[in-house]
Amino acid sequence: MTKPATRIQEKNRKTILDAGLDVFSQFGFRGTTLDQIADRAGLSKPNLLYYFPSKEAVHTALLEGLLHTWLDPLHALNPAGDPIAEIQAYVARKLALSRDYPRESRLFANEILQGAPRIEPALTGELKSLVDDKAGVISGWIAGGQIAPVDPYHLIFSIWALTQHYADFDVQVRAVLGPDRPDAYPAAGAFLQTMFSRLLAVRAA
Amino acid sequence: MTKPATRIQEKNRKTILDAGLDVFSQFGFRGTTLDQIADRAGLSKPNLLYYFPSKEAVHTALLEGLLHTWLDPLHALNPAGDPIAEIQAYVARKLALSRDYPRESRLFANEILQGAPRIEPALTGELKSLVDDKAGVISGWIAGGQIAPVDPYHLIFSIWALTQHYADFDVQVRAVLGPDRPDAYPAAGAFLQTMFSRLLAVRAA
DNA sequence: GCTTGATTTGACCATCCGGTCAAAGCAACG
DNA sequence: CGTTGCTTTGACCGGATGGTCAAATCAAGC
Repeated sequence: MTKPATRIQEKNRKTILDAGLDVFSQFGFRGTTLDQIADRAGLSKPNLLYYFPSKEAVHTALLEGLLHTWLDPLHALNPAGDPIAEIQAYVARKLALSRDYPRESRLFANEILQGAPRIEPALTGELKSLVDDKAGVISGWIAGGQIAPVDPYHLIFSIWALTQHYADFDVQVRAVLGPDRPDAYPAAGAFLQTMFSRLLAVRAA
Repeated sequence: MTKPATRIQEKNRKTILDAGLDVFSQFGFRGTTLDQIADRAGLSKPNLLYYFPSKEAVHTALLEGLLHTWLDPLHALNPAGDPIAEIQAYVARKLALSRDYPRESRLFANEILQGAPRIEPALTGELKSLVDDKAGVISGWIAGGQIAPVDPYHLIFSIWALTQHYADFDVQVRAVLGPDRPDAYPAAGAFLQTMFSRLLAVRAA
């Protein structure tokens, strides 16, 4: 029961999603037109609508899975590991995500900026649970004297803010650094490592 | 030569700009319609266009001055002041800006996310100059041993990222913190103070 | 080459959108 | 009251937008 059609279907669905990611991440849902997506995908508009029933469906398909991709690195934070190494590894993974998937980051940013109309449930549900859980882990590390005391929630926020900034505000970072330093990520990685090692290091009392 | 009309004109222009800020900051330029702005301003669309020649004009009027408001706190960084206090004061001012003007922050974020089509010149010009200047100041402080060594550019980026996050990702912050902690700003302020004092403190060699 | 089912498209539609315009409303002043 | 000039609006326009549909194209098995 192998459908040879599946090949072309998968290919076209992927092409459409890729094109949609391009446009949605830049202009948001309402600022994006089907023609834009179709053009970038190299398809006619009716052909696009043959694979997805509506503009909304393309957007939804993109958002699905995005949250998981986004949360996986946090999920991987191991309570049994070395606290500082674990947090540093999380920072590094999250920064790599910004570097390798900037469009996904901007799509997410757009969704949040617009008030998260389509993923608000996931935020108060899945996201909150995971963060609550990991904040507990961090609190444990603090109580155990393994890292310096900090508000665990704002620690997590800070990691999100600092890493996603390089994807979401890429244009601004580029403009400030100028054309001589086209790739900000190595320096950003070093900076963040310094920042969190100083923040979390346990000092002699 | 006092025009009694000026009163009503100023009032209506302000009303329109306020409504435009509401909508543009949420949906971006292309995602915003004139009818939305007019509705929220309590005016008819032609009446709105009596005060501003186009949708573009409303948006431009909003962006104008925004960059200045945004950069003023950095401008105030005093090379002659106490380094750590100066940076902490900058962080505090920037966080207050996020708290008091979240819509402006989101308008800016939207503009950057879309590739800064309308303020790119200001980024590579005015913004870059100011940051270059202040990065020089910070480098001087580091060379003088007054603060611990850090990349001054990424230090500034980190301040932007961390403070603006609370305005731009407000929905997410709220969702994670839950309804019990409706105001994240006090804890955020404390966290940021801790973070930057640990980052910048000069330690015994 | 014919049939079948998947794929693609040109033409079309209703609605929305940014913007125009002429006319109406209205306040102030003589 | 009548005029003048600012303000407001209903009606309208051309183009874009999301989406539909019937017909055409195409690939594959027989």
